[in-house]
Amino acid sequence: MAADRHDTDPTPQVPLLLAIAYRAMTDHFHARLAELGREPLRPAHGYTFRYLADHPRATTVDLAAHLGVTKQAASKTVAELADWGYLRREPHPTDRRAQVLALTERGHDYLRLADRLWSEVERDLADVVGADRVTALGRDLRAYIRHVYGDQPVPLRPVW
Amino acid sequence: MAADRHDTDPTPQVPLLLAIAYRAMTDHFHARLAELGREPLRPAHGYTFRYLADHPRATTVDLAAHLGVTKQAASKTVAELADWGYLRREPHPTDRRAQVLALTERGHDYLRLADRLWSEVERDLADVVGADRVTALGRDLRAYIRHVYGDQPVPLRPVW
DNA sequence: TCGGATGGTCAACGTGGTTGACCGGTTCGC
DNA sequence: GCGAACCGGTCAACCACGTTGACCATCCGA
Repeated sequence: MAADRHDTDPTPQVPLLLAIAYRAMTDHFHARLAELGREPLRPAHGYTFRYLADHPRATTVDLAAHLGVTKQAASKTVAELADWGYLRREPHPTDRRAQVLALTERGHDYLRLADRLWSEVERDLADVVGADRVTALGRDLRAYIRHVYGDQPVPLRPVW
Repeated sequence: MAADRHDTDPTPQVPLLLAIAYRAMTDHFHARLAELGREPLRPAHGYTFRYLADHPRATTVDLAAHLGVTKQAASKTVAELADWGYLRREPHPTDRRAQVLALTERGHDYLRLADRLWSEVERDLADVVGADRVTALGRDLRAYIRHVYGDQPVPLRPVW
C-alpha cells in the first residue's frame, strides 16, 4: 500500500523533511547572526559553547567526545574560538598535561544571543503550526532519540 | 570525568532535536545499506536519483540547482555515479551542448531499495511515537517548509 | 619504578565543496 | 544574417573541515 511513492515527489518522507526543516532553520539563524554583524560561527561552535557552559571543568578531549569528532578536530575548533576571544584555556588544577576550557564573557554573551535567536526560530515554527504542535514535536523527537541512544551521550556530529 | 550525568542539559531546543533525529535516521539508513553490501552512497546521491526519476530530461545544471550546489560540484557527483553505473549521460535531443541524465536500471533498483530502507526508518519512528504522530509530524514540517520557501524549489544542500 | 594509558599538538592527507578560466553551442538584437 | 552575450560543461586551483598517524609529556597502577 502506498509502496510506490517512488516517482513524482511531492511528498518527501519524514527523514528528508527533518533535514530540510533543520536546514531552513539554521539558514534563518545564520542570516540573523550576519545581520547582527557576528563572526560566521557554525553550529559546532554553538554546541561547544553550550557544552562548556554546562561542564565548567571540561577538557579538549571531553569536548571531542561530546561533539563526536577526533581530539585533533576539537583542538582546532578550540584554538579558533580562543583566537576569537570566546574561550580561554587554563591550566588544569591537578593534571599538568591537560587544560581546562572556560567560556569568556564574550562566549556567554554569544550563548545568550544564540538562545534568543533559536527561540525566534521556534516562535516562527509555532506561528505556522501552533505552539501545541511544537511541544508535541519536541516530545516525539526526544522520545525517538532516547529510543535510539538510550542513556548514552548523543553525538552531535555533522548531519550530511 | 566521572561526574557528568546531566548530559542533556536543560532541554535541547527543537532545531537541535531535528538535527539529532535526522542524524540518527541517516546513521540507521547507512548501517542497513552497509549490511546489504552496497557502495557508500551518500544522501546527495539518493536525492540525485530521486530528482532524475522525477525529471527525466534533467541536465547537470538542472541537478545543480536542485541540489543547491555549483554546476561543477554536481558534475563531479554525476561523473561518479556514472562510473558506478547508476546513471547514463545521453546527448540532448535539441541542444548539442547539453546532456540528458538518465537513471540506469541499477539506479532505479537503488531508489527502490532506498525507499524501502527509509520506510523502515519511518516505521521505527512510528513504533516509538505512534503512526498518527508521524503523520502529524510530516504535516507540520511540510507546513513550515512551505512557509519558508513558498512555491520556490527547496534546496537540498548539506545541513551543517 | 617503570610501562602503558592519556591529554595535547603537529603534519599529511581525503572529501566535497568553492571560485575562476575556458571552450563550444545557442540565442538574441539589430 | 551575424556578432555579442549567454549558457552547458569541464579542468584546475584552492579551501574548510574533517580524518589518520606519529610524537611528546605527564599520569598512574601493578
